[in-house]
Amino acid sequence: MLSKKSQYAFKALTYLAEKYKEGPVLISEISKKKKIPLKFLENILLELKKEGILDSRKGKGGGYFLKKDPSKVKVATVIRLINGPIAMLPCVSLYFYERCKDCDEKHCGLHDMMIEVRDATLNIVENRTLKDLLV
Amino acid sequence: MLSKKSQYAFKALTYLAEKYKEGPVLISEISKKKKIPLKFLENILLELKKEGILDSRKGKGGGYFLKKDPSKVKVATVIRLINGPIAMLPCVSLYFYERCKDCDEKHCGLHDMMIEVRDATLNIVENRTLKDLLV
DNA sequence: TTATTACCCTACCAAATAAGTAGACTAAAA
DNA sequence: TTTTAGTCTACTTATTTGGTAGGGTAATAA
Repeated sequence: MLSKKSQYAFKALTYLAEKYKEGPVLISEISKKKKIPLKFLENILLELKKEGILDSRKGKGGGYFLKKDPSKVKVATVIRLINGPIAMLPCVSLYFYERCKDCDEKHCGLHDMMIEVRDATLNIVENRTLKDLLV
Repeated sequence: MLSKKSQYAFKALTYLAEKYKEGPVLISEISKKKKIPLKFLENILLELKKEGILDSRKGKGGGYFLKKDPSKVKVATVIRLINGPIAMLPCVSLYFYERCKDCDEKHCGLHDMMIEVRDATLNIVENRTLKDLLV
């Protein structure tokens, strides 16, 4: 399951995608329009900025805006940044890999199946961007 | 991500699948062989029994055993029982559906994409059984 | 140059969930 | 009737999630 934080992130990002190239958008505006707790949203946006997805301007006329074109921001990237691993097991994760203890990956049916699940999921989320989320 | 509990459940179930039709297996044996905390495993097995996947016998010579053939126990079923929803959002879950608040499912790109992800995942886990987990 | 605006940053808190434990109870055999 | 082994209720503890508080800092414009 995606955390609420992730859902908030996607709402905020699609909002900013709609307003791409229209200048900075206030946190408070996003908060109001998308019904996301203001201070929580601040944290999320700041994180997305540090990761290079958003940029911001301070002072009057300031706010947040997408750093890249919406079609360049992959859904998979956002999930990994805010939510964490996409795979269902650490031992099959590409970006958050951890070795199984007490279990031989070479002889584990669950492992093999979870690789398939991971790839099926990646096949979708790696090939979709913020642009695709706009209806 | 699958919880540790789910991973324990799968380890225990594949162990029992290997010993299918060989009579009851002690909780303590599974605990030892699969390195699962004994009391925690008790809870898990009991849950799986209540859900109709396992059966048990008390007293000497007792233990747990699969109620059905390993090829009849779907991976999807086990995940739902022990881990919960397979979908990434409540609003696209088949068995744990919850309506999105503040969001129109008819006009939500994330929603649509998550249905695809769900179906891609289900296509795998609904068509695999404990038997497939044995290497 | 100073007031205002708006993001930046650190730290904290409460609720929920995950992970694991304790101990008494009950049923089946030997 | 003793031993064995699962059943059941109820904890405890650790981690994660979802948020809040409040001062700091940078940019803008009067």
